[in-house]
Parts: sequence; C-alpha cells; structure tokens
Amino acid sequence: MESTWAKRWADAGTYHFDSTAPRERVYSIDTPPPTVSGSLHIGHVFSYTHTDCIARYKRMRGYSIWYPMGWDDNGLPTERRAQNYYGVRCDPTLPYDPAFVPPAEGGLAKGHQPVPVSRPNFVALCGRLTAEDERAFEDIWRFLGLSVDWRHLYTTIGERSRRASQRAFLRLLARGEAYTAEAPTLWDVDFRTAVAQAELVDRDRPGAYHTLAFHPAAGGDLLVDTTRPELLAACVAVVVHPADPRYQPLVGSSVTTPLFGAVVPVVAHPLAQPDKGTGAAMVCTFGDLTDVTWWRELDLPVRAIVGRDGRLVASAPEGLSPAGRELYARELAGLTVAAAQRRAVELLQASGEMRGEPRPITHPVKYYERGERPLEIVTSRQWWIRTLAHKDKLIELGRQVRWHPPFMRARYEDWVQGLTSDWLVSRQRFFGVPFPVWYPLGTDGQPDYDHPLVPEEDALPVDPSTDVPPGFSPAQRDVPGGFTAETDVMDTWATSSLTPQIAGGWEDPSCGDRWSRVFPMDLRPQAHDIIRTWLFATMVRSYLEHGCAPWSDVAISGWILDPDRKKMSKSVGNVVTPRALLEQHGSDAVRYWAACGRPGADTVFDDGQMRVGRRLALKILNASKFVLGPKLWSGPDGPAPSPAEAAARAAAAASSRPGQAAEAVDRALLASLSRLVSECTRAFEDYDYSRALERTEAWFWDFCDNYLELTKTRAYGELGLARAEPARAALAVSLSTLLRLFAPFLPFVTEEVWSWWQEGSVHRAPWPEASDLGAGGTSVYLAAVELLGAVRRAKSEAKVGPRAPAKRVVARGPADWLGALRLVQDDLRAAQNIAELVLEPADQTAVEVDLGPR
RNA sequence: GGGCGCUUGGCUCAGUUGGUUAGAGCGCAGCCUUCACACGGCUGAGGUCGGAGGUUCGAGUCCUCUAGCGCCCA
Repeated sequence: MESTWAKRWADAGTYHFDSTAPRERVYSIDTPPPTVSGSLHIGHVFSYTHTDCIARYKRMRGYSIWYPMGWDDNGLPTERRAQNYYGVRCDPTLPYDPAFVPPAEGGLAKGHQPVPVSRPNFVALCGRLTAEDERAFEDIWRFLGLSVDWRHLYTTIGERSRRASQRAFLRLLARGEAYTAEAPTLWDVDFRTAVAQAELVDRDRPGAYHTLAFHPAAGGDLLVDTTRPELLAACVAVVVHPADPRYQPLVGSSVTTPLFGAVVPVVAHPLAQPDKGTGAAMVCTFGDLTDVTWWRELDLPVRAIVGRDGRLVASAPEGLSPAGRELYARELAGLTVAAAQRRAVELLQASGEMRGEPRPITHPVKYYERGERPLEIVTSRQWWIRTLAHKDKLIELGRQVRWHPPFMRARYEDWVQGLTSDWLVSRQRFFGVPFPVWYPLGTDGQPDYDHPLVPEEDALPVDPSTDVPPGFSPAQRDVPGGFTAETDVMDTWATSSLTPQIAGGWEDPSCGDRWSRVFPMDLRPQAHDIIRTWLFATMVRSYLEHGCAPWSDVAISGWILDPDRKKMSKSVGNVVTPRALLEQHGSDAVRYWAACGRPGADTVFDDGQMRVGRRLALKILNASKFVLGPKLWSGPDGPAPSPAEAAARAAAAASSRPGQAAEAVDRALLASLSRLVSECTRAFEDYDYSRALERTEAWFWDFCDNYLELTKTRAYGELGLARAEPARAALAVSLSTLLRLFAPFLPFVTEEVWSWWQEGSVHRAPWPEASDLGAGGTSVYLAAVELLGAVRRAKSEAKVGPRAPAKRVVARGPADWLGALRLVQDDLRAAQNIAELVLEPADQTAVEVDLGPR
C-alpha cells in the first residue's frame, strides 16, 4: 500500500506547492535537513512524522504548503568518509583539476598514501558519496508518507546553498556584522580546526593541583595552585580576589615565575576564587576561558606556547629570563602538552619550586563535542559574526515566536544570555562553503587582512582557491603585489542557519517571487538539543539580514528513548533502523506510534504501540467496508447494488446534511461528531496533534462498538427504507469525517478508503467543519450506550454471546433519561435482541436484564 | 552550582481555567466466532495521583518545602 500510494501522490502532484498562492494562503515549513552520513534512524521518523501531521492538517485547511526537504551533507562526518573512501586528502591551496580521478573507490589499499586534491575536487567527491545515501533517505521518507514537495529538494553543500551562504556573508561583511580578528580561539588539535562556543561540551577529567612557588621581590614565596604547570612559560600574571586579605599587600607588586624567571604582576580580579587551592592563580595565555577573560580585562600581554598541532612551540616567548628561554628551548619545545606537563613537573621538583606532590582532582574540561582531547586555546585570525551586540534583540525576537511546548523558550533565552563571545564561523576544514574572500599581498608578500577582496554577487558561488578576485589574473596568485585566497570554510551552522533562505529562494531569480510568499516562515520543527546551534544561528541570520524572526512558530520534538530510557543514538548502538519497522508494521502504524508522542516529550520506543496503530488502521478498513458495503445501500426493491453504485449512494449520503427527518439518535451521534471536530481543530491549531489523534481514535472506537451495532439493523433496511436512510446518512457522514480527521496521521489507509467512494485525494479534501454536522444534544446517544453496556454486561456475566436473546429488559430512571431511551428503543431492541423493553420511572438509574430460561 | 522538565494502576500515558464515585491503551483474567472486523469483539479486576505541609467549602490540578529521575547551562 505504501509504495502504491507514494507513487500515485508523486504522479498526481498531490503535495505540490502552489507558487501562485498569496502569502496568507501559504503555510511554510523550515524543514530540518537530516545529516547524510550513514542512515536515518527511528528518531528521525518520529519527529518528521509530527511535522508531516501538521503539514497535512494545514493542507486540508486550504493552505498551500511549502514543505521542502533538504539534506545536510556539508560537514565533518562526510568529509572524513570521503577521505577514507576515495583515498584523498584535501589541500585547499591546490587548483581545481577537471580531469581528476580518485585513487580508490571504497578505501585505499594498505601502504598507499592519500592523494592531495583541490577543494573543488574534494567537494565533488563528497557529493558523489552522499548522493547514494540521499536516494535511500528519500526512499524512506516517501515510504513513510511525508507530504514533501520533492521538486524543491536542497542540499547544504549544493550550489544554491553556497551561493546563498556567500551572498549572506558578503552582506554581513559590508555592514560590519562579519569581521576578522586575531583572537584567542578554542582549538581542537586533532581536527586542526577552531571550534565555536556552541560546539563545546564539558567533560569531567582527572587532573591535579600543583603548588608552585613564585618569588616576590620582597622575598618569601607566593604559592600558586595550578592544574597546568606545563603552561608556566606562558604565565603573564598572578591573579587573586580583590577581597582576599591574604594577598592584599602583594597586589600591584611583581613576582618572578619559577623556572623561567619572568617578572609578572600580581593583579586582583573578582573571578579569582579564594577557596580554590591557595586562592592565587596564574594567568597563562591561554590555559582556559577564564584566562582569556583575565587577559582581556586586565590588558595582559600574550605569551603563547601551545601550537596548532598541540605541541609547545619551538621558540620561547618574550619576557622570560635568558636562562629561562634556554631551559624552555632545551627541555620543553616540541613536546606535546601531556609530555610537557610531565617534564615541567620534574624540572620544578628538581628546582625545589614545587611544593609537595600533585593532588589529584576531577574537574570539568572543555572539549569539542566530536573531539577526543581537551581543547587548547590558540591565537589565530578567524572570521566572526557579531552576536553579543544583538543579545537583547535576539531575546526579544525569541519572545515573538510561539514555542511548542512553551517552556522550551527558556533554553533559547538562557543560551543567548550566556553568550560570552561573538559567533566564530571560520573552520579550518575543506568540505564546506568557502569564504568568498581573497587578501591583497603587499610588495613584501604579506597579506592585508584588513582589506579583503570580494567577488561580485553575480559571480557567486566562488571558490577562492580556484577563482580569482576582480581585477586580478591567475598569475598573481600568491606573488607579492598579487593576492592570496582565504583557505578556511564556514562553520556548517553558518550555512544551515540559512535554510529558510536557501530553500525559499532568497535573492534567487530562478525562484521567481517565491521568497515573498514563504518568508517569514510559519514553522520551524526541530529537536531540543540544537536550540543553541541551529535555532539560535537561524535567528541570528534572519535578524541580521531581514530584521525579523524567521518563523512564527517553533515546534520542539523530544528524543526517542530505548526501553531502558536511554537516548537512542548511533554512538550508543541502540538505534533501530526505520526501514524494517516500516515494512513490518506498516507506515501508518509507525506514524501512529510517533503521533502519540506529545509535542516536546521524550518518548519510549514501543512497538506495542505500533501494533495498536496497525490494529486501528485495520479497523478503519473494516468499518469502512461495512459502511460502504453494497448490502447497506440496497434500495426498496431488495437486491444489493453494484459496489460502484453503493459507493455513489454512500458518497451522495455523505454530502447530505442531517435533516430534521433524521432519528434522534442519528442527530445525537452527529452532534457528538461535531464536538469532536471542534476539539481536533482546536488541538491542531495549538500544534497538539497527539490530542487530536487521541480524541479521534477514542471517538472512532466508540462509534464502532456502539453506534454501528446500535443502528446496524435499521441501516440494513429491516425497519423499512425510510428509517434506514437517516442511519445510512449518519454512517456515511461519519465515515467521511473520520477519514479526514485521521488523514494527517494515517495517510495510507485513509487514502485507500477514500478512493473507494470519493473523488480526488483525501489529503486535498477540506478539513471537516463542525457546523456542517448540526448542533444539538447527545443525550439520546449516551443513554443508548449506557443501556447497551448494561445488557452486554449481563450477557457477559451469563457467558452468552451478544446475539443471544434477552427476554425482558427493565430500564429505570428519571423521566428525561427514559425519554431519551424511548427515542432509540427500536434500535436498542434490535441490537441486543431484546424481546421486551420496559421503561419505568425511578429516582436512580438502573437496568435489570432477564435473559430468560436457558 | 543555576535553569527547565518529569514523577498518576504491572507498563506507556491523558487528566484543559481546582468541583460529583481519578480516565485511556497495552498487559492480565473471564467470556463470545457465519451476517465490517479473530491481524477480532465484549466484560472485568487493578491506582488516591513521589513525600510533607499549606491555601480553599473542595486539589492529581494552586503555593511552600523535600526526594528521585532526566535534560540544558556553568
């Protein structure tokens, strides 16, 4: 069923966006592009189903739905796979080679060295590698029934993305919102790249305090505790708390560092913690982020000793004594940080300037979220986008957005409030969008970073390693008086933060005026773990480029937990692949499970719930067979009509409105249905799809158990055609309504049934209107259900079947209840095979069932 | 350390602005098979809502404190 309908929907363009719809009739979704490395997992199915339910609802409400799909192929995971798969190594200084053939497909043989390739070549290889995964992803999405308009597929490394990223960057540059600066930068020595604040994680790690003796001019010792004695040569100050009485006399004086003989000031700063170690800390450039703060706020010099390779640099920094410089060069230069620490401790112990043994502690250390070694801080030239200056505005825009669930906004605000630096967007990687920038070279061959050369917007996208800046010739590359290319690429978030612009066709003539019809968008669905990255970054870009929030609503989905309540993730190895599940249970069933997950709530993976979904889908199929069955639609002359004729009669009945001629119970049923429609509509408007599903499901089950059983005899015509017709109409109207209420959740079974008797796709059918179903009370129906239940209970206790005759049933109760029952008594007697139904006034409601002799 | 969320029958969860005997599904038990459905149906047992205190005529539903779990940020 899945493949059949997926193909028909594609052929018919059922989910196509109408690019002529005015903005107020458009509902636009900023779809999260899944990362194309490996495979989708069940968590993707979960959250994308939520979005699809919303999209389908809005479509039925008459909106033209902007619902593109994207693939996030830009980034480190793909880069690593491509290196291994093709046996290449990217060298961004090389020019493009159109005839390049990679040395391997599927991994390099042992002993062969990777071949260096230019960045454009490397990017092309990454594209080849991801193309296959992307096909598999699309397959699964279609099989799941996402109502995506596949004509608007985008990728985050594709030409459109590169053009949009570069254009947006150039505009930021022109407005001064993007800038380069030589600044302390968190650096991963394994990946050899800078890392932004949003990509940091704290991990607990063993360390040790070392107590070092610094030497005040006045004599004696100033004891300083440090976890990083290897950075002693980079020490530029000793810092103490301003209110710490122990060190008051020393503040403002100078001390000499152990081993290296540098003279450094003793300074006061509130970030020094009196209760930590001796209360005096050494400031190094740079051991951690606090050092950076001290360095900046106290206006200290730079003595950098850790290089980008994670080893101590060859030459000692300024400021050391001659003996200190020599010691550094002889003993420490070239060592890794870890080796340098061991050596430094030996040297300090030998000189007597370390007191006691190291005291082990466990403390949080900053890591790159993908990294395996603690980050170092190096000073380097990087590109930044201003965020600190816009914090207030960003928080205000966050408040303009409706969050689902609302408390998720706190995550965003906390993050924005806690920002301590602008957004670092340079990455020293290869598979990404290059900065569209070159630098002029002076006659001395030195680049002038303050006056970057930029391309015309018409020329985008460019790769500065191959393309040439305006007014220069290729021969001037890297020669004095010529130019040199920026070799860095942008952070992947700098591209994916532009998903509305990329997909929506911002400043893209080939997309016509689409942009003005889809932006600002209506919905950003995403998971809560990337609020600080993707959501935040998108907000920044939208604010800086358009001055507004990029969407009106944000729907945050939860995670999938395995039965032990652990988050399912690839690294833990507890993921379930979706394909097998979809085939085993059916897409509708898996979607049912997903849609049961409340917005924002982490949800346990539960295939029992999928079985329930499958049963529901099957029940819909069977109930529909009954309602549309020829036997139900026979005319006065007896024989059942053809299936086609029955379908036509049912369709005609479904479009009828409940008239006064209808029996009371039929009107009551439709009134109940009307309330259901109101409730579901309200729930969907509030993005509470799971409530809509839950209510519809409960109503449907009651409809099958009670109304169907109650009116079956009458609907079959056994009480005459005149009394059959209103029941048949109520059945047809209910089915039509239910199919549409279920359609966002169970697109396949509802479409299948819809096709039996209706024109067009149920997914383009109008969402039901409560007012079409009549008003009025439901008490007749409720009374009937109550009596039905009582008789069933009696039969169950007597262990007889539901069709077993009941000799006499006495219903006692208040007059209005009895009055209600009187209006359905024929149906009741038929449904439960009751010979004699007696209604007796009483204060208390009670039902007495006499099944007769057996 | 700060913030957010969760804690309702064996399991997974609903309980909307506080209001009569706390709901559902799964699981469990019993029963029922031609007439839409055994990839089924009906009926039933089972909780006093993490703990303590408070507001109120009345609290799972509001307030305070507290415990456990989870997530985010330090």
